[in-house]
Amino acid sequence: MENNLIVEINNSRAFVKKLQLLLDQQDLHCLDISSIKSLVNSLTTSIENTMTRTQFAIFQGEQIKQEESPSSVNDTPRVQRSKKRIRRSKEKFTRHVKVTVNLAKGLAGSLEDGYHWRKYGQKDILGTKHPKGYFRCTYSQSRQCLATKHVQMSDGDRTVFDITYFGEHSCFPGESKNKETVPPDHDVITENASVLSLPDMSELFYQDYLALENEFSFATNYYLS
DNA sequence: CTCATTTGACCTCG
DNA sequence: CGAGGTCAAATGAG
Repeated sequence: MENNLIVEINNSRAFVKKLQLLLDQQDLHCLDISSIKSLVNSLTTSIENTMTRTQFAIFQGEQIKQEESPSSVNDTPRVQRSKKRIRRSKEKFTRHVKVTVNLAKGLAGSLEDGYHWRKYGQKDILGTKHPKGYFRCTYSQSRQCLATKHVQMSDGDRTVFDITYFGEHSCFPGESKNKETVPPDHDVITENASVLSLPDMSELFYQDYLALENEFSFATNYYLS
């Protein structure tokens, strides 16, 4: 976590430096506006990420203070399990994302965020047409990565997903099993996000969406809740 | 054989 | 007590 934060701050610093160089070197009349815009975009994204990560660091600090009662050898398996399943309030750190899907092109490669998600549940939610999928980071055990996400297909538009992220990855996208791709952090993708048009999606089933969703999660119009 | 998904049961919270 | 979230055994895919 601290590493992520430092990386993000370093990114911001690097962008500012580049911007400074650009402004220093060039004559005011022939400024490369597109480069400047791109750098400003990157800088904005980087600052947002820093804020997100800082917010989560504070949240984690609060969590550590709240100690769980250690399980006793006298506890029945059921009680031990119950203690293990103390539900922590997740609402303090969530990120809500709406995703519009483009299935016309090869999705897996272009849209994946570099993290590996493992589905651990699915539930019908009252008042919604489609079930909600529950995912956690594949490395939740091996690297104590706390990131989870809930995926709900929009009732109105089946090409739109509501994705709610909980917690922050403590693993890195670079640790992806697929060494050939080094996809960007999904936080950064907002920079390039675009809502893509779709062909007729009516024949596609929800399971297909969920399968695809497992391959990627990218943000368009994300906001902190 | 290993790892991911499915799904019913279990658990917590409001 | 019901709804939503998670667990974990069974099952499937590669």
